Amino acid sequence: MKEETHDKRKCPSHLSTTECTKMLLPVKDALDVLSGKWKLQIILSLTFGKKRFKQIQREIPGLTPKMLSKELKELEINQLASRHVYDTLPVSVEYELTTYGKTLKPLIGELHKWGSTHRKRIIAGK
Amino acid sequence: MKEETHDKRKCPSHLSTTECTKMLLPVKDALDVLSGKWKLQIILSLTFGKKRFKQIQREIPGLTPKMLSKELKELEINQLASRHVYDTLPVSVEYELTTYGKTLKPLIGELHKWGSTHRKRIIAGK
DNA sequence: CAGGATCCGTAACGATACTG
DNA sequence: CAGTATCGTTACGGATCCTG
Repeated sequence: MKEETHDKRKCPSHLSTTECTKMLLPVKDALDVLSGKWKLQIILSLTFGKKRFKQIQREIPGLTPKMLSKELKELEINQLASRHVYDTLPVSVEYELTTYGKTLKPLIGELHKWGSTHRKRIIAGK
Repeated sequence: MKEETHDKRKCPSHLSTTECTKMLLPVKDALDVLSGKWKLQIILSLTFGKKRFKQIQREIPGLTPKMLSKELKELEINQLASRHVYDTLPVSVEYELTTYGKTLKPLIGELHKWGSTHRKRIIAGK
């Protein structure tokens, strides 16, 4: 099974360095937005549906409110997640992925898939 | 002071909190190995074929030899990349993805894809 | 409950210079 | 060329307490 038809992702040794650099730009952009220890885990958590602050924190071991708050703000700024405040007593806040945030699902899917096999590899005793 | 009777609070509609946490584990494992500002960019660079140290550095703007050296070592430790020294004068060293490292291609592919659309979104003026 | 404020140690990263 | 060494900065991230 030959995978490449006319894939633009051909950058063997004969292509210029600057061309290779250009290929890297989108990856860098993605990384800028998704970087950090928690963001992708939070996004994965939110792919299951709306969540309250505390619940997200419960689901992700080691995540402190300070970091969660900070990461959620960045996700909001990048329009990947949205915040909804409900006037209950005490106040409750829900977060959910935006439509744009949901476009990350395939990426998260791959990450989860690779992580699963990698995990087995580690446990098997690398 | 804990008032929770049991941790069986709803995650989405059918998953418990602990089950959600489990889903997150593989993602966390993947992140542990791929973390940092440069690793994924280096891997992408290597998906195009063997590269020498200096060439990788040239292709990734802002990457210093110190960081490149450090990241390559970690990739080696995790068996994602391999190092080959050639007894030339001066010495030349080539890096390439291992078979295992190549299993990251689908993930990088998604990252590149998402990053491309995200880049357009940014440039369009979010 | 949802978070902000503060303090503080560590780890990541950057710039520059230097060696075999 | 392929890295190291050194130094300095910034970001990460934990702990604790506090507020609306």
